[in-house]
Amino acid sequence: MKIFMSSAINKIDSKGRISIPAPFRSVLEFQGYPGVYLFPSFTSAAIDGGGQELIDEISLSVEKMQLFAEETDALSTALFSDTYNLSYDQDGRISLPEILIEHASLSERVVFVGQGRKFQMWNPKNFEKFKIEAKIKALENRNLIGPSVIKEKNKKDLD
Amino acid sequence: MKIFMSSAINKIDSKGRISIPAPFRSVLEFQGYPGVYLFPSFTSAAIDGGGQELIDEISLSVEKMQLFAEETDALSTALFSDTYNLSYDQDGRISLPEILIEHASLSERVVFVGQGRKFQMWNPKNFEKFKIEAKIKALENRNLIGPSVIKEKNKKDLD
DNA sequence: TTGACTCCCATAATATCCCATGATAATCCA
DNA sequence: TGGATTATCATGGGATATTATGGGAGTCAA
Repeated sequence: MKIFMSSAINKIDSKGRISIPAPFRSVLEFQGYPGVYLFPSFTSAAIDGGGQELIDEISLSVEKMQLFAEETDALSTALFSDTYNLSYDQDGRISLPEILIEHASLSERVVFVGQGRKFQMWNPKNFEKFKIEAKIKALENRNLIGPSVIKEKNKKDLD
Repeated sequence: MKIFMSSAINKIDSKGRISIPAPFRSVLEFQGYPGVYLFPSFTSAAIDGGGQELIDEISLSVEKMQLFAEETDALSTALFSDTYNLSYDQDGRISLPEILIEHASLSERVVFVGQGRKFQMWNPKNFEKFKIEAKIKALENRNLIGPSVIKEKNKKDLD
């Protein structure tokens, strides 16, 4: 099972192109084809991205909800209307739609952040804040969620 | 089940490469592939490392979570954004990402410390301090680890 | 024609491959 | 048993491949 991990900062060039980090491309290609799905994050000023598996998972969860037709339409619109399927060129570059750039307030430098099933693209400045918050939250909740790697301090806490 | 044990000190060479101790490599390869997963320790100035089994455990805990929730993004960022999947060359060497080197304040010499399911990489100077602390803690908590070990022994004695 | 986009190539930095060496540990054999 | 041979390992360094990125040339549509 290949997943998205690590971070990398790449640049948007004068033509509006940006390289998808090579490790991410290898995950995408492992999922079936040399392209990527991008859409605005629901909760952050970031772009969510993934491959075929992510889209399949989203579609499946919509189906499973067994909504009325109007509700399904509404949800699918919300999920898919701003979703872009971009195939990258032989150098691994895509050009981002303006609406996604705006949503994430991107300028020249973009940080790609691996998040397992998906990845995100952030303005580095905004991401720094989010990351600090994320680590604090993860530690606070380490007893409720998450694997044992972040639970090392449990024993100490009992003292 | 093979586990990481013992310690070894290796050097980062002029190209930034470092050998993973051979005994550790044999554990990693036993888990499926010639590579390693590294991430900053949540609690110490050290790098945590492990193989496929460790990352599978982490992935599993996140997979169960809702896809589009702030909490999920935060946790998966905390877990995956600084996690690196490094495959080592035929001589068993990797090159460490700068962010991990900084987190653990590594310079030329690095000590690899086996910790069962995972291992850690430390600046030897910092590890010495930590080790002294750890021994005190271990003595204080020996009643916590005692019973199950003794139980195991009893079982054997009954055979 | 003008811009937007694609394909292709150039380049510099970096990472990886491959082989060499020296040290240590393991093995073998008289 | 003791000494010689072999294996294994960490490490050094030259050669090669990969990667991110810049830019030229061609394509298409308005």
